[in-house]
Amino acid sequence: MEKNKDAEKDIIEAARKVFITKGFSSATTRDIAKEANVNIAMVHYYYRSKENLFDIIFEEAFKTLISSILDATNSNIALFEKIELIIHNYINTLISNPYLPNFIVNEITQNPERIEKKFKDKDIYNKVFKRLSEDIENETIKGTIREINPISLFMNILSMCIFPFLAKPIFKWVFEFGESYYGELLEERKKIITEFVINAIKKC
Amino acid sequence: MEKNKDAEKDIIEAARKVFITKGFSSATTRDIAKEANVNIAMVHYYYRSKENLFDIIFEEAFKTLISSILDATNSNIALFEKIELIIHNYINTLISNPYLPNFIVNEITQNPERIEKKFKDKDIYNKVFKRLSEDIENETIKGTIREINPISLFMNILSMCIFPFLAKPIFKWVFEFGESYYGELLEERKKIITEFVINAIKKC
DNA sequence: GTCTATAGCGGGATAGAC
DNA sequence: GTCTATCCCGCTATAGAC
Repeated sequence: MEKNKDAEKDIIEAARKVFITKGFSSATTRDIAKEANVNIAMVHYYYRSKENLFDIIFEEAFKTLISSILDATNSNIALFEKIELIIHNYINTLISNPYLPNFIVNEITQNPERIEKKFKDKDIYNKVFKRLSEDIENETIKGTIREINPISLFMNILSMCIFPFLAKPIFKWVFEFGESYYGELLEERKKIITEFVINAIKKC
Repeated sequence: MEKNKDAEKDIIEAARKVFITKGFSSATTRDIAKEANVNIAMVHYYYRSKENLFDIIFEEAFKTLISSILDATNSNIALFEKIELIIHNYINTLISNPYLPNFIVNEITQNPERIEKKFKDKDIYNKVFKRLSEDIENETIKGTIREINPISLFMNILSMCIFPFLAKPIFKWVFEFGESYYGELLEERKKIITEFVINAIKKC
């Protein structure tokens, strides 16, 4: 009876692709309809407005990016292994979703209220961070690692994992890297960052 | 005779502000004209098109961001001091221009060709990096630092400097930091990153 | 549910008077 | 140089036929 049995689903998938690669303001409902092989009116029929559709995609993307850290920090292992796990999990998530960091960072910078409106449950992130924080303090007291502010360490680790994805076109250009070589480099960074961090904090 | 003696200059300044905070696609010539206290037609009279005006701002911004690294890497000092100098210079530049990283990263991601078209003199960046690269290799041979791929080290340093600016709204939200406290934190990071990097690479 | 047609707006750009 | 008026396009959104 219908050409397209699950237009609703196709639209979401198209929206994910278009919004995440182009961002809210550059993406158009026409793009999304075309990508989904659907009439423009259908987009509004199922999702009412561009804004509403965007919110669904944004929330989903944000959770993807956050939850891969949460799992790792929560696990019951020693600090160094935990650091290794965080880095591995996070880079794996980024390799599978390379456009997410740009998308999230841009949209939040353009519209910081979105974060506060949609994610009232910030406490979760805060509590999980406290878990990591305690691990760090315990090791400091034991004397196995140097004194370091947990927030600084956390920022350093995230920075080294995410930034090479954000700045990928720039690095590729400056160093004349091909796409596949850059992929290998990102893969190798799991090990490199882990070693770098452990050397930075380990007492010797 | 004229209300506004140097509209041309006012327009550039307005364009800088509007483009850098909103990005190309969200910024409008109407925004820029308003910000410059000038009629919309004047924007086209002096700069022909939105695209053309944007290119001027983009090139200027890119050079600002790059040149602060070049100066430091080129100087004739020992590796550890050079690393310290790079980090200090770079974070100072970012504190003075906090919107630049988002602007550059976004626009290049949306339109990677822009980089290649406008900046044919990529060799400069490449050569200066080789300078740093040699310094690192020399110290490795001397045995004062651990073996590390210069590109990895370079990426790590840049990541830790820039990312906290890119992700400022997210970090402020998660950790409930106020604007002024976040400013202090960024200032402190000069020292923190320097120590972190030196500990990470120094043999002991 | 699906399509066509169209309303209604905001955008970039220019013609032409002064 | 400066301003008004206007063109024309592409966008979001909806009304209404099927």
